[in-house]
Amino acid sequence: MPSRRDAIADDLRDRIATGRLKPGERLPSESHLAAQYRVSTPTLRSSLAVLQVEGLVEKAHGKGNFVRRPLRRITYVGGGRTLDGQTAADTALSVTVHTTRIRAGGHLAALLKVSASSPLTEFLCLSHEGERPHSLARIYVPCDLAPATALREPLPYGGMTTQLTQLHPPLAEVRERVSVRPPTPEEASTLRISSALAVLAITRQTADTAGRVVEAALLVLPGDRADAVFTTHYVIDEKGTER
Amino acid sequence: MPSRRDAIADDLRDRIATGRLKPGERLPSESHLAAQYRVSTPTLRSSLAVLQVEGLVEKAHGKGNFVRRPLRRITYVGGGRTLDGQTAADTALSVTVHTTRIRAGGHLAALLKVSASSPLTEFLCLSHEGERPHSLARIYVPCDLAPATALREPLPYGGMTTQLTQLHPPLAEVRERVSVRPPTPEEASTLRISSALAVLAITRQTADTAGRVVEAALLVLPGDRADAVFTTHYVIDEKGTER
DNA sequence: GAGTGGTCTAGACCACGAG
DNA sequence: TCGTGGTCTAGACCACTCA
Repeated sequence: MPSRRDAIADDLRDRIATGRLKPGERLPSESHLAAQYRVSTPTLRSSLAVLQVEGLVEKAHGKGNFVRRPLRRITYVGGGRTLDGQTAADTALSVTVHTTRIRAGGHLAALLKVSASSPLTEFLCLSHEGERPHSLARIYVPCDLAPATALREPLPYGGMTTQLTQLHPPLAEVRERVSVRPPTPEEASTLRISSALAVLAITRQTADTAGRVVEAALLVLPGDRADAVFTTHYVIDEKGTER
Repeated sequence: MPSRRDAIADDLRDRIATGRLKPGERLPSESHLAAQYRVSTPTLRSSLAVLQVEGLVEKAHGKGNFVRRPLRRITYVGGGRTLDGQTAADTALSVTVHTTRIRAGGHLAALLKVSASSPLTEFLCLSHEGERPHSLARIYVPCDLAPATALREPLPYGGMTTQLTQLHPPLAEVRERVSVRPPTPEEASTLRISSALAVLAITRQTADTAGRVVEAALLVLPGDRADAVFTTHYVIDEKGTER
Protein backbone atom coordinates (compact mmCIF):
# COMPACT_ATOMS: atom_id res chain seq x y z
CA MET A 1 0.00 0.00 0.00
CA PRO A 2 1.43 3.36 -1.00
CA SER A 3 2.05 5.79 1.81
CA ARG A 4 0.23 9.10 1.96
CA ARG A 5 3.52 10.80 1.21
CA ASP A 6 4.11 8.87 -1.98
CA ALA A 7 0.49 9.11 -3.06
CA ILE A 8 0.55 12.87 -2.73
CA ALA A 9 3.94 13.11 -4.40
CA ASP A 10 2.64 10.99 -7.27
CA ASP A 11 -0.41 13.21 -7.65
CA LEU A 12 1.61 16.41 -7.66
CA ARG A 13 4.11 14.89 -10.08
CA ASP A 14 1.26 14.05 -12.36
CA ARG A 15 -0.15 17.57 -12.11
CA ILE A 16 3.23 18.89 -13.16
CA ALA A 17 3.71 16.39 -15.97
CA THR A 18 0.30 17.10 -17.47
CA GLY A 19 0.80 20.84 -17.28
CA ARG A 20 -1.94 21.51 -14.74
CA LEU A 21 0.90 23.01 -12.76
CA LYS A 22 3.11 25.00 -15.08
CA PRO A 23 6.84 25.70 -14.90
CA GLY A 24 7.61 28.67 -12.73
CA GLU A 25 4.18 28.59 -11.18
CA ARG A 26 3.83 28.84 -7.44
CA LEU A 27 2.18 25.92 -5.72
CA PRO A 28 -0.54 26.57 -3.16
CA SER A 29 0.96 27.12 0.25
CA GLU A 30 1.91 24.10 2.26
CA SER A 31 -0.96 24.61 4.68
CA HIS A 32 -3.44 24.90 1.81
CA LEU A 33 -2.11 21.74 0.18
CA ALA A 34 -2.17 19.95 3.52
CA ALA A 35 -5.80 20.92 3.92
CA GLN A 36 -6.65 19.84 0.36
CA TYR A 37 -5.08 16.44 0.81
CA ARG A 38 -6.31 16.22 4.39
CA VAL A 39 -2.90 15.50 5.86
CA SER A 40 -0.79 17.28 8.40
CA THR A 41 1.84 19.75 7.26
CA PRO A 42 4.83 17.52 8.08
CA THR A 43 3.36 14.80 5.88
CA LEU A 44 2.77 17.21 3.05
CA ARG A 45 6.25 18.61 3.42
CA SER A 46 7.73 15.14 3.10
CA SER A 47 5.85 14.78 -0.20
CA LEU A 48 7.37 18.01 -1.42
CA ALA A 49 10.78 16.75 -0.33
CA VAL A 50 10.39 13.83 -2.73
CA LEU A 51 9.68 16.16 -5.64
CA GLN A 52 12.51 18.36 -4.53
CA VAL A 53 15.20 15.69 -4.84
CA GLU A 54 13.70 14.81 -8.21
CA GLY A 55 14.30 18.38 -9.26
CA LEU A 56 10.64 19.06 -10.02
CA VAL A 57 9.97 21.53 -7.24
CA GLU A 58 12.05 24.33 -5.82
CA LYS A 59 11.46 25.76 -2.39
CA ALA A 60 12.01 29.39 -1.52
CA HIS A 61 11.85 30.30 2.12
CA GLY A 62 9.23 32.96 2.75
CA LYS A 63 7.97 32.83 -0.83
CA GLY A 64 6.63 29.40 -1.57
CA ASN A 65 7.14 26.24 -3.53
CA PHE A 66 7.62 26.59 -7.27
CA VAL A 67 7.49 24.24 -10.20
CA ARG A 68 10.97 24.25 -11.63
CA ARG A 69 11.41 25.57 -15.09
CA PRO A 70 12.64 22.89 -17.44
CA LEU A 71 16.27 22.95 -16.60
CA ARG A 72 18.93 23.32 -19.18
CA ARG A 73 21.10 20.28 -18.69
CA ILE A 74 24.73 20.73 -17.96
CA THR A 75 26.91 18.39 -19.97
CA TYR A 76 30.42 17.76 -18.86
CA VAL A 77 32.46 16.43 -21.74
CA GLY A 78 35.20 14.11 -20.59
CA GLY A 79 38.42 13.03 -22.17
CA GLY A 80 40.17 16.35 -21.95
CA ARG A 81 38.61 17.83 -25.05
CA THR A 82 38.15 21.00 -23.10
CA LEU A 83 40.47 21.01 -20.19
CA ASP A 84 38.11 23.02 -18.07
CA GLY A 85 35.49 20.46 -18.92
CA GLN A 86 32.63 22.86 -19.30
CA THR A 87 30.91 23.44 -22.56
CA ALA A 88 31.55 27.08 -22.04
CA ALA A 89 31.26 27.96 -25.69
CA ASP A 90 27.58 27.49 -26.46
CA THR A 91 26.01 28.61 -23.22
CA ALA A 92 26.71 32.07 -21.98
CA LEU A 93 28.57 31.25 -18.83
CA SER A 94 30.08 33.88 -16.64
CA VAL A 95 32.91 32.56 -14.58
CA THR A 96 34.68 33.97 -11.59
CA VAL A 97 38.12 32.60 -10.92
CA HIS A 98 40.10 33.00 -7.76
CA THR A 99 43.75 32.15 -8.04
CA THR A 100 45.74 31.20 -4.97
CA ARG A 101 49.07 29.68 -4.20
CA ILE A 102 48.85 26.82 -1.77
CA ARG A 103 50.86 23.86 -0.67
CA ALA A 104 49.79 20.34 -1.46
CA GLY A 105 48.27 18.56 1.50
CA GLY A 106 47.92 14.83 1.77
CA HIS A 107 45.02 14.39 -0.61
CA LEU A 108 46.23 16.82 -3.26
CA ALA A 109 49.77 15.52 -3.08
CA ALA A 110 48.55 12.03 -3.89
CA LEU A 111 46.34 13.31 -6.68
CA LEU A 112 49.13 15.23 -8.35
CA LYS A 113 51.78 12.68 -7.40
CA VAL A 114 53.98 15.32 -5.87
CA SER A 115 55.55 15.44 -2.46
CA ALA A 116 53.49 16.96 0.31
CA SER A 117 53.90 20.70 0.79
CA SER A 118 55.12 21.24 -2.76
CA PRO A 119 53.73 24.51 -4.15
CA LEU A 120 50.59 24.51 -6.26
CA THR A 121 48.46 27.09 -7.95
CA GLU A 122 44.79 26.71 -7.22
CA PHE A 123 42.13 28.01 -9.57
CA LEU A 124 38.82 28.19 -7.79
CA CYS A 125 36.19 28.56 -10.50
CA LEU A 126 32.52 29.26 -9.97
CA SER A 127 30.51 29.51 -13.15
CA HIS A 128 27.09 31.08 -13.47
CA GLU A 129 24.50 30.72 -16.17
CA GLY A 130 22.69 34.01 -15.83
CA GLU A 131 21.77 34.37 -12.20
CA ARG A 132 21.92 30.68 -11.48
CA PRO A 133 25.05 29.02 -10.15
CA HIS A 134 26.13 26.35 -12.54
CA SER A 135 29.15 24.44 -11.37
CA LEU A 136 32.14 24.55 -9.14
CA ALA A 137 35.68 23.62 -10.09
CA ARG A 138 38.91 23.52 -8.17
CA ILE A 139 41.84 23.11 -10.50
CA TYR A 140 45.34 22.49 -9.23
CA VAL A 141 48.50 22.94 -11.25
CA PRO A 142 52.10 22.69 -10.13
CA CYS A 143 53.40 26.22 -9.71
CA ASP A 144 56.06 26.02 -12.38
CA LEU A 145 53.38 25.28 -14.97
CA ALA A 146 51.15 28.19 -14.03
CA PRO A 147 52.00 31.56 -15.53
CA ALA A 148 53.61 33.81 -13.00
CA THR A 149 51.15 36.56 -13.74
CA ALA A 150 48.21 34.38 -12.79
CA LEU A 151 48.09 35.64 -9.24
CA ARG A 152 47.83 39.29 -10.14
CA GLU A 153 45.80 39.02 -13.31
CA PRO A 154 43.63 35.94 -13.16
CA LEU A 155 43.51 33.96 -16.36
CA PRO A 156 40.29 34.02 -18.33
CA TYR A 157 38.38 30.80 -17.96
CA GLY A 158 39.96 28.22 -20.18
CA GLY A 159 43.19 30.14 -20.30
CA MET A 160 44.90 27.37 -18.46
CA THR A 161 43.67 24.99 -21.13
CA THR A 162 45.61 26.51 -23.99
CA GLN A 163 48.53 26.89 -21.67
CA LEU A 164 48.62 23.18 -20.99
CA THR A 165 48.04 21.92 -24.50
CA GLN A 166 51.28 23.57 -25.57
CA LEU A 167 53.35 21.73 -23.01
CA HIS A 168 56.52 19.81 -23.61
CA PRO A 169 56.35 16.93 -23.15
CA PRO A 170 52.82 16.90 -24.57
CA LEU A 171 49.72 15.66 -22.80
CA ALA A 172 49.18 11.95 -22.88
CA GLU A 173 46.33 10.86 -20.69
CA VAL A 174 43.25 12.09 -18.89
CA ARG A 175 41.83 10.02 -16.09
CA GLU A 176 38.46 10.93 -14.69
CA ARG A 177 36.70 9.42 -11.70
CA VAL A 178 33.00 10.10 -11.35
CA SER A 179 31.14 9.61 -8.11
CA VAL A 180 27.98 10.79 -6.43
CA ARG A 181 27.67 12.13 -2.91
CA PRO A 182 25.69 14.64 -0.90
CA PRO A 183 27.04 18.18 -1.18
CA THR A 184 29.04 19.71 1.60
CA PRO A 185 27.20 22.59 3.28
CA GLU A 186 29.47 25.05 1.44
CA GLU A 187 28.79 23.45 -1.91
CA ALA A 188 25.06 23.44 -1.24
CA SER A 189 25.03 27.14 -0.51
CA THR A 190 27.33 28.27 -3.31
CA LEU A 191 25.49 26.15 -5.87
CA ARG A 192 22.17 27.08 -4.27
CA ILE A 193 20.97 23.52 -4.14
CA SER A 194 19.27 21.68 -1.36
CA SER A 195 21.58 19.65 0.80
CA ALA A 196 19.31 16.70 0.06
CA LEU A 197 20.25 16.79 -3.62
CA ALA A 198 23.24 14.69 -4.57
CA VAL A 199 26.05 16.14 -6.65
CA LEU A 200 28.12 14.64 -9.41
CA ALA A 201 31.73 14.84 -8.32
CA ILE A 202 34.45 14.40 -10.92
CA THR A 203 38.10 14.02 -10.05
CA ARG A 204 40.33 14.57 -13.05
CA GLN A 205 44.03 13.93 -13.49
CA THR A 206 45.85 15.00 -16.62
CA ALA A 207 49.30 13.58 -17.26
CA ASP A 208 51.92 14.22 -19.92
CA THR A 209 53.86 11.61 -21.83
CA ALA A 210 56.53 11.57 -19.14
CA GLY A 211 53.92 10.44 -16.66
CA ARG A 212 53.91 13.69 -14.74
CA VAL A 213 50.52 14.87 -13.51
CA VAL A 214 50.27 18.39 -14.87
CA GLU A 215 46.78 19.14 -13.67
CA ALA A 216 44.23 17.84 -11.23
CA ALA A 217 40.70 19.06 -10.90
CA LEU A 218 37.85 18.56 -8.48
CA LEU A 219 34.58 19.35 -10.19
CA VAL A 220 31.18 19.53 -8.55
CA LEU A 221 27.98 19.63 -10.57
CA PRO A 222 24.39 19.70 -9.31
CA GLY A 223 22.99 16.20 -9.65
CA ASP A 224 19.62 17.18 -11.00
CA ARG A 225 20.99 19.04 -14.01
CA ALA A 226 24.31 17.46 -14.82
CA ASP A 227 25.43 14.71 -17.14
CA ALA A 228 28.93 13.63 -17.94
CA VAL A 229 29.67 12.19 -21.34
CA PHE A 230 32.70 10.12 -22.24
CA THR A 231 33.52 8.92 -25.70
CA THR A 232 36.18 6.32 -26.28
CA HIS A 233 37.40 5.27 -29.70
CA TYR A 234 38.91 1.94 -30.44
CA VAL A 235 42.22 2.10 -32.18
CA ILE A 236 43.12 -0.71 -34.51
CA ASP A 237 46.72 -1.55 -35.15
CA GLU A 238 48.23 -4.43 -37.09
CA LYS A 239 48.25 -6.78 -34.15
CA GLY A 240 44.64 -6.43 -33.23
CA THR A 241 42.26 -4.22 -31.33
CA GLU A 242 43.62 -1.93 -28.71
CA ARG A 243 41.75 0.63 -26.67
CA MET B 1 23.33 28.49 14.12
CA PRO B 2 23.34 24.77 13.40
CA SER B 3 20.01 23.02 13.68
CA ARG B 4 19.46 20.31 16.25
CA ARG B 5 19.30 17.82 13.41
CA ASP B 6 22.70 18.75 12.04
CA ALA B 7 24.27 19.01 15.47
CA ILE B 8 23.14 15.51 16.36
CA ALA B 9 24.15 14.17 12.95
CA ASP B 10 27.58 15.75 13.40
CA ASP B 11 27.97 14.19 16.81
CA LEU B 12 26.98 10.73 15.64
CA ARG B 13 29.23 11.07 12.59
CA ASP B 14 32.08 11.90 14.89
CA ARG B 15 31.32 8.93 17.13
CA ILE B 16 31.50 6.70 14.06
CA ALA B 17 34.66 8.30 12.69
CA THR B 18 36.50 7.96 15.98
CA GLY B 19 35.46 4.36 16.42
CA ARG B 20 33.31 4.92 19.50
CA LEU B 21 30.61 3.39 17.33
CA LYS B 22 32.07 0.47 15.42
CA PRO B 23 31.13 -0.92 12.01
CA GLY B 24 28.28 -3.38 12.23
CA GLU B 25 27.36 -2.19 15.68
CA ARG B 26 23.76 -1.46 16.50
CA LEU B 27 22.99 2.06 17.58
CA PRO B 28 20.81 2.64 20.62
CA SER B 29 17.15 2.65 19.69
CA GLU B 30 15.73 5.82 18.27
CA SER B 31 13.74 6.51 21.41
CA HIS B 32 16.84 6.07 23.56
CA LEU B 33 18.87 8.37 21.36
CA ALA B 34 16.06 10.90 21.34
CA ALA B 35 16.03 10.84 25.12
CA GLN B 36 19.83 11.15 25.29
CA TYR B 37 19.88 14.16 23.00
CA ARG B 38 16.69 15.52 24.53
CA VAL B 39 14.87 15.84 21.25
CA SER B 40 11.69 14.33 19.90
CA THR B 41 11.84 11.18 17.85
CA PRO B 42 11.04 12.85 14.50
CA THR B 43 13.98 15.20 15.03
CA LEU B 44 16.30 12.36 15.89
CA ARG B 45 15.08 10.39 12.90
CA SER B 46 15.90 13.27 10.60
CA SER B 47 19.44 13.21 11.96
CA LEU B 48 19.71 9.54 11.15
CA ALA B 49 18.38 10.29 7.67
CA VAL B 50 21.37 12.55 7.08
CA LEU B 51 23.79 9.78 8.00
CA GLN B 52 21.80 7.37 5.92
CA VAL B 53 22.24 9.27 2.66
CA GLU B 54 25.91 9.60 3.53
CA GLY B 55 26.07 5.83 3.69
CA LEU B 56 27.24 5.77 7.30
CA VAL B 57 24.15 4.24 8.83
CA GLU B 58 21.84 1.50 7.66
CA LYS B 59 18.32 1.10 8.95
CA ALA B 60 16.61 -2.23 9.40
CA HIS B 61 12.93 -2.18 10.18
CA GLY B 62 12.21 -4.03 13.39
CA LYS B 63 15.89 -4.50 14.20
CA GLY B 64 17.52 -1.14 14.59
CA ASN B 65 20.03 1.27 13.11
CA PHE B 66 23.46 -0.07 12.32
CA VAL B 67 26.82 1.46 11.56
CA ARG B 68 27.62 0.39 8.05
CA ARG B 69 30.61 -1.79 7.52
CA PRO B 70 33.25 -0.07 5.42
CA LEU B 71 31.88 -0.73 2.00
CA ARG B 72 33.90 -2.17 -0.78
CA ARG B 73 33.67 0.40 -3.54
CA ILE B 74 32.32 -0.58 -6.88
CA THR B 75 34.37 0.71 -9.76
CA TYR B 76 32.85 0.84 -13.17
CA VAL B 77 35.56 1.01 -15.80
CA GLY B 78 34.46 2.94 -18.84
CA GLY B 79 35.67 2.93 -22.38
CA GLY B 80 34.49 -0.53 -23.27
CA ARG B 81 37.46 -2.33 -21.80
CA THR B 82 35.02 -4.79 -20.36
CA LEU B 83 31.82 -4.62 -22.24
CA ASP B 84 29.77 -5.57 -19.21
CA GLY B 85 31.53 -2.77 -17.43
CA GLN B 86 31.91 -4.56 -14.15
CA THR B 87 35.25 -5.52 -12.75
CA ALA B 88 33.92 -9.00 -12.39
CA ALA B 89 37.30 -10.63 -12.31
CA ASP B 90 38.72 -9.60 -8.96
CA THR B 91 35.60 -9.55 -6.83
CA ALA B 92 33.58 -12.70 -6.56
CA LEU B 93 30.41 -11.55 -8.19
CA SER B 94 27.50 -13.84 -8.75
CA VAL B 95 25.30 -12.69 -11.56
CA THR B 96 21.85 -13.68 -12.58
CA VAL B 97 20.89 -12.93 -16.14
CA HIS B 98 17.42 -12.97 -17.57
CA THR B 99 17.26 -13.00 -21.33
CA THR B 100 14.16 -11.79 -23.10
CA ARG B 101 13.16 -10.85 -26.59
CA ILE B 102 11.45 -7.52 -26.76
CA ARG B 103 10.65 -4.87 -29.27
CA ALA B 104 12.30 -1.48 -29.16
CA GLY B 105 10.08 1.23 -27.75
CA GLY B 106 10.61 4.91 -28.29
CA HIS B 107 13.46 5.36 -25.88
CA LEU B 108 15.33 2.19 -26.79
CA ALA B 109 14.82 2.74 -30.49
CA ALA B 110 16.52 6.12 -30.24
CA LEU B 111 19.33 4.69 -28.14
CA LEU B 112 20.08 1.89 -30.58
CA LYS B 113 19.22 4.00 -33.61
CA VAL B 114 16.83 1.40 -34.92
CA SER B 115 13.25 1.78 -36.00
CA ALA B 116 10.62 1.41 -33.32
CA SER B 117 9.36 -2.12 -32.78
CA SER B 118 12.45 -3.73 -34.24
CA PRO B 119 13.37 -6.86 -32.31
CA LEU B 120 15.94 -6.72 -29.54
CA THR B 121 17.40 -9.14 -27.08
CA GLU B 122 17.40 -7.85 -23.53
CA PHE B 123 19.85 -9.08 -20.94
CA LEU B 124 18.65 -8.17 -17.48
CA CYS B 125 21.62 -8.60 -15.19
CA LEU B 126 21.60 -8.40 -11.42
CA SER B 127 24.94 -8.98 -9.79
CA HIS B 128 25.49 -9.83 -6.16
CA GLU B 129 28.59 -9.60 -4.07
CA GLY B 130 27.92 -12.25 -1.49
CA GLU B 131 24.48 -11.55 -0.10
CA ARG B 132 24.49 -7.92 -1.02
CA PRO B 133 23.04 -6.67 -4.30
CA HIS B 134 25.73 -4.93 -6.26
CA SER B 135 24.48 -3.45 -9.48
CA LEU B 136 21.81 -3.64 -12.09
CA ALA B 137 22.32 -3.71 -15.82
CA ARG B 138 19.94 -3.82 -18.73
CA ILE B 139 21.78 -4.59 -21.92
CA TYR B 140 20.10 -4.43 -25.30
CA VAL B 141 21.41 -5.96 -28.48
CA PRO B 142 19.78 -6.21 -31.89
CA CYS B 143 18.44 -9.74 -32.25
CA ASP B 144 20.62 -10.71 -35.18
CA LEU B 145 23.72 -10.08 -33.10
CA ALA B 146 22.60 -12.15 -30.15
CA PRO B 147 23.20 -15.88 -30.35
CA ALA B 148 20.03 -17.76 -31.05
CA THR B 149 20.62 -20.04 -28.11
CA ALA B 150 20.62 -17.13 -25.68
CA LEU B 151 16.98 -17.51 -24.84
CA ARG B 152 17.16 -21.15 -23.87
CA GLU B 153 20.59 -21.18 -22.31
CA PRO B 154 21.45 -17.78 -20.95
CA LEU B 155 24.95 -16.63 -21.67
CA PRO B 156 27.38 -16.48 -18.78
CA TYR B 157 27.97 -12.94 -17.67
CA GLY B 158 30.39 -11.32 -20.05
CA GLY B 159 29.59 -13.86 -22.73
CA MET B 160 28.09 -11.13 -24.82
CA THR B 161 31.36 -9.26 -24.52
CA THR B 162 33.48 -11.77 -26.38
CA GLN B 163 30.67 -12.18 -28.82
CA LEU B 164 30.74 -8.50 -29.72
CA THR B 165 34.48 -8.01 -29.88
CA GLN B 166 34.64 -10.50 -32.73
CA LEU B 167 32.19 -8.59 -34.87
CA HIS B 168 32.64 -7.54 -38.45
CA PRO B 169 32.78 -4.65 -38.90
CA PRO B 170 34.76 -4.24 -35.67
CA LEU B 171 33.82 -2.03 -32.77
CA ALA B 172 34.74 1.59 -33.14
CA GLU B 173 33.32 3.73 -30.39
CA VAL B 174 31.87 3.61 -26.91
CA ARG B 175 29.82 6.52 -25.69
CA GLU B 176 28.86 6.68 -22.05
CA ARG B 177 26.60 9.18 -20.37
CA VAL B 178 26.74 9.37 -16.60
CA SER B 179 24.03 10.98 -14.55
CA VAL B 180 22.71 10.91 -11.03
CA ARG B 181 19.08 10.54 -10.01
CA PRO B 182 16.95 9.03 -7.26
CA PRO B 183 16.26 5.34 -7.76
CA THR B 184 12.93 4.12 -9.00
CA PRO B 185 11.03 2.16 -6.34
CA GLU B 186 11.92 -1.07 -8.16
CA GLU B 187 15.60 -0.20 -8.27
CA ALA B 188 15.58 0.74 -4.61
CA SER B 189 14.11 -2.60 -3.60
CA THR B 190 16.20 -4.82 -5.88
CA LEU B 191 19.42 -3.04 -4.91
CA ARG B 192 18.23 -2.86 -1.29
CA ILE B 193 19.04 0.79 -0.97
CA SER B 194 17.02 3.55 0.56
CA SER B 195 14.96 5.52 -1.90
CA ALA B 196 16.67 8.62 -0.51
CA LEU B 197 20.04 7.46 -1.81
CA ALA B 198 20.88 8.61 -5.31
CA VAL B 199 22.13 6.17 -7.92
CA LEU B 200 24.76 6.52 -10.58
CA ALA B 201 23.07 5.85 -13.89
CA ILE B 202 25.20 5.09 -16.92
CA THR B 203 23.82 4.91 -20.43
CA ARG B 204 26.22 3.23 -22.80
CA GLN B 205 26.16 2.98 -26.57
CA THR B 206 28.65 0.84 -28.45
CA ALA B 207 28.98 1.34 -32.19
CA ASP B 208 30.96 -0.43 -34.89
CA THR B 209 33.00 1.23 -37.60
CA ALA B 210 29.96 1.35 -39.86
CA GLY B 211 28.23 3.53 -37.30
CA ARG B 212 25.73 0.90 -36.29
CA VAL B 213 24.89 0.75 -32.61
CA VAL B 214 25.53 -2.86 -31.70
CA GLU B 215 24.81 -2.59 -28.01
CA ALA B 216 23.15 -0.24 -25.57
CA ALA B 217 23.19 -0.61 -21.84
CA LEU B 218 21.42 1.02 -18.92
CA LEU B 219 23.47 0.54 -15.79
CA VAL B 220 22.42 1.45 -12.29
CA LEU B 221 24.88 1.54 -9.40
CA PRO B 222 24.24 2.50 -5.78
CA GLY B 223 25.52 6.01 -5.30
CA ASP B 224 27.18 5.46 -1.95
CA ARG B 225 29.47 2.70 -3.21
CA ALA B 226 30.03 3.35 -6.87
CA ASP B 227 32.64 5.18 -8.87
CA ALA B 228 33.06 5.29 -12.61
CA VAL B 229 36.51 5.72 -14.07
CA PHE B 230 37.28 6.84 -17.59
CA THR B 231 40.73 6.99 -19.08
CA THR B 232 41.39 8.77 -22.33
CA HIS B 233 44.68 8.71 -24.16
CA TYR B 234 45.81 11.40 -26.50
CA VAL B 235 46.89 10.19 -29.89
CA ILE B 236 49.56 12.13 -31.67
CA ASP B 237 49.80 12.09 -35.41
CA GLU B 238 52.02 14.07 -37.72
CA LYS B 239 49.68 17.01 -37.93
CA GLY B 240 49.32 17.60 -34.24
CA THR B 241 47.38 16.43 -31.23
CA GLU B 242 44.17 14.58 -31.72
CA ARG B 243 41.94 13.06 -29.09
C1' DG C 1 2.22 43.01 9.35
C1' DA C 2 0.60 39.15 6.81
C1' DG C 3 1.91 35.07 4.74
C1' DT C 4 5.31 31.90 3.72
C1' DG C 5 8.41 27.97 4.65
C1' DG C 6 11.86 25.84 8.54
C1' DT C 7 12.16 23.54 12.72
C1' DC C 8 10.59 21.07 16.49
C1' DT C 9 7.44 18.80 19.89
C1' DA C 10 4.87 14.96 22.19
C1' DG C 11 2.51 12.07 21.35
C1' DA C 12 -0.51 8.04 18.44
C1' DC C 13 -0.90 3.93 15.74
C1' DC C 14 0.94 0.46 12.49
C1' DA C 15 4.37 -3.03 10.48
C1' DC C 16 8.25 -5.73 11.01
C1' DG C 17 11.68 -8.96 13.41
C1' DA C 18 13.08 -12.07 16.88
C1' DG C 19 12.34 -14.99 20.67
C1' DT D 1 4.64 -10.88 22.87
C1' DC D 2 7.85 -7.20 22.93
C1' DG D 3 10.90 -3.90 21.09
C1' DT D 4 12.07 -1.95 16.95
C1' DG D 5 11.58 1.45 13.21
C1' DG D 6 7.73 3.68 9.78
C1' DT D 7 4.13 6.81 9.40
C1' DC D 8 1.30 10.40 10.71
C1' DT D 9 -0.99 14.06 13.57
C1' DA D 10 -2.03 18.79 15.33
C1' DG D 11 -0.25 21.84 16.82
C1' DA D 12 3.91 25.61 18.45
C1' DC D 13 7.43 28.94 17.51
C1' DC D 14 10.92 31.10 14.56
C1' DA D 15 12.99 33.18 10.18
C1' DC D 16 12.35 34.97 5.85
C1' DT D 17 9.97 37.82 2.01
C1' DC D 18 7.24 41.26 0.42
C1' DA D 19 3.98 44.86 0.41
